[in-house]
Amino acid sequence: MPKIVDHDLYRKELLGRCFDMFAEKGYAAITMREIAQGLGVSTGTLYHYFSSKETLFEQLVEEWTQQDLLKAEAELESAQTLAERMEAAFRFIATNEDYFLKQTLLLIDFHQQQEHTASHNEILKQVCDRARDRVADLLGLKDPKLVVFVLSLIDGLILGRLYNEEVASFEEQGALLGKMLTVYLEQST
Amino acid sequence: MPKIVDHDLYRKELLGRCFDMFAEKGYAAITMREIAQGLGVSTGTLYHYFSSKETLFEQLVEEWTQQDLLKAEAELESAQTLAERMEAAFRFIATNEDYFLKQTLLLIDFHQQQEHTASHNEILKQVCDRARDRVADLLGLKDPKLVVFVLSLIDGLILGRLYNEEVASFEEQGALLGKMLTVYLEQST
Amino acid sequence: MPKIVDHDLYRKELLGRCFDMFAEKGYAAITMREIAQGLGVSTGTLYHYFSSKETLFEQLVEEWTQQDLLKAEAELESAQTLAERMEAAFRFIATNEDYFLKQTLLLIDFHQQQEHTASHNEILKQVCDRARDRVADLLGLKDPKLVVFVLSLIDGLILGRLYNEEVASFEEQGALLGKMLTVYLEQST
Amino acid sequence: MPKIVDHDLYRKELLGRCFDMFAEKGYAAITMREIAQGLGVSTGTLYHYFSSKETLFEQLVEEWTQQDLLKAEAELESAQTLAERMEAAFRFIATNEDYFLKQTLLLIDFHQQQEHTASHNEILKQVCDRARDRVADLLGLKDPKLVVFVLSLIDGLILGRLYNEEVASFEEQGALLGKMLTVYLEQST
DNA sequence: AATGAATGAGAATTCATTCAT
DNA sequence: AATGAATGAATTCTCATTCAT
Repeated sequence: MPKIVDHDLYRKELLGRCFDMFAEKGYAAITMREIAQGLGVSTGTLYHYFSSKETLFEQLVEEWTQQDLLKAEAELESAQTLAERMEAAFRFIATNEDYFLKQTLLLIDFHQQQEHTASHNEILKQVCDRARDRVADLLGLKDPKLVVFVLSLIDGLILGRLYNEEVASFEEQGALLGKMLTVYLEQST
Repeated sequence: MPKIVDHDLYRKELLGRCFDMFAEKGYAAITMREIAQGLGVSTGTLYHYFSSKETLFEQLVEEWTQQDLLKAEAELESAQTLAERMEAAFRFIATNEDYFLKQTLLLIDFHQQQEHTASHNEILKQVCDRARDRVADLLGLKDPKLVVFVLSLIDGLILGRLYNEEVASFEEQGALLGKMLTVYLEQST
Repeated sequence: MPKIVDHDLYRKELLGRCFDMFAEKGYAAITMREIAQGLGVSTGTLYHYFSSKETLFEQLVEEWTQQDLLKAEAELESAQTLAERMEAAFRFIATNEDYFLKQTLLLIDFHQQQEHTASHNEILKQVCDRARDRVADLLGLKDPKLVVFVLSLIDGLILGRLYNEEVASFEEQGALLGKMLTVYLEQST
Repeated sequence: MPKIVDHDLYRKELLGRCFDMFAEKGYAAITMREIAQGLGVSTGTLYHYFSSKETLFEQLVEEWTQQDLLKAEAELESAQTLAERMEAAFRFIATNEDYFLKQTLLLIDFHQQQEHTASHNEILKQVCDRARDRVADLLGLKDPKLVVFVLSLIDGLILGRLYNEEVASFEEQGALLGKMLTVYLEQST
């Protein structure tokens, strides 16, 4: 089935070249024509590979999530203690600060369009849930409450970058969280 | 068609009736015509009071921020210890969970439109900064790092409501934060 | 009848302060609200004195034509020969180059709006015809053909200022016309 | 809805059918929707070929200028002396009197819109300058002052058609100019 | 597989004029 | 005499999607 391989390969290649364009203009603002032009294909061709703007974006998210988890695993591999894992995780985020803010905004932007148009997007929800589980594993957090705590803090910090570019560094906040968690867990045992 | 005597009073009344409409459809999605119809006025009249959609939204944010701060002050008045203040704050947020999620989404939505159109919105930034300071006062947090920590967690939790409607309760997370902060502060002295 | 006097006086004062505003934005582009604001009155008041934008403009033209003819007469008073009159006339125009271009554009702009809206504007036509006759008198041109010739040249030169700001000076062209006319008239007698 | 094969060819065809519509209502007054309807296409299609009303008009001017210069050349081909060239030129203009008035008004109308909106239109200026040079060549006028003189007269006469429909004939004025120029040039040598 | 012409409803915003006060 | 709130049709331009080639 050589044709199938080609088709799928080309589709992934197109996806790989999409992120920056989405990030620059936002999900709602970018037009399919712009995407097509940026990719060097016609709108017709774009629609040949992705049946709609929505589908295109869903596949993009699936793709980037896979990649990010692989990278995160590599970064956390050598960390042993909880504090070390926290530190590594926050360092990873800090290093790709811009990238993660773009992702977050893109996801929210996408969500806004859907919210009033159709039912909540099931595909994206699944992708996010699976990612959440793997992150909890990576960090070695058992208590679901603590997982929510840590991930919410991260989300909030990323979002904070929207306006307060100077206020808080990820590393600093990561260290703070590490200390607090350590003290808290020691005490509660 | 009686002539409304007090321009400013009527402007505020219109503002007061805008929030739900914005919240329901989002900043980008709602049209000025829809807003006008919802308010029972013509588009011309709407533009008589607000020179653009952007201005209208800015004034709306200013208005709701005032109101929210007043309410928050009332809620935290009787709280004494840090843990109590945390608890009261998170209870306040939990009670108005939906409302705060709407606000957050609206602000992000608005931000997305501007991001690629013009320079960052100065007016909104000022409103948010002022609010942030008063919240820090209310919570009695001195260390800027801790302020960022707490507010980021709150933002993250609110945003978490977008997908994970069941996962975490604000009260629970507020209690957790209260404990962690108390232990942490005791230990660091 | 003190009221009448006041009314008419005030009307003329308003007129006198209108020209620059019209000139700056053009007849079509300027709004009645802008005119009102520029004059420091309400739109209602403006409509109290001028029943429509069209009427306002017609009266403005009538006013400025009166003034210009008086000034022109003063300038040409001392000129004796044809060449002298030509020279004086072109010097007068050159001195008020900007002003006359503004007038011309304003008249054309006004004309364009009307052209397809209603029948040709009778009032303006009369004003222009009367002015034309007085100018012919002033210049001392008897042959209607020559009057058309000279006035067309002037109009064309003024219009030329639209794009070719540097190309031709009025004085130069006036001198040229003076010479040509003199030679021509001498020869044809 | 067959697919038009040659984009550029179809674009020119659309242009060719635009002039009368612009002429009838004026640049400002005609709407893109009207133009689209008049051409039998959707507004979307119109914008597919011309990215804005401004662009559309610029291309229209470019087109008509090309055509007019070709026609003018054909008309003046056989003329030998200066007086003959003048006569031929004015006859050409007289024959297409209405057409040239429409052009002039259109250009002025267009100019008015731009004047207060943006910087002066470079494209139109270039088109006009090039045309001016070729006309000077055609008429065989060397002295720049005389070129300005003749072209201004023509512009003024065309503009005169706005109000004074009866007053002056182009042929008559052309003959007059021919005589004056001949006498003047003879004398000045 | 690939193209790009075609669609048309819908967006934000404007403005001369009216009229209750 | 003076005000300014109210109107609403009309403007330019956009864009996801389709489909003949």
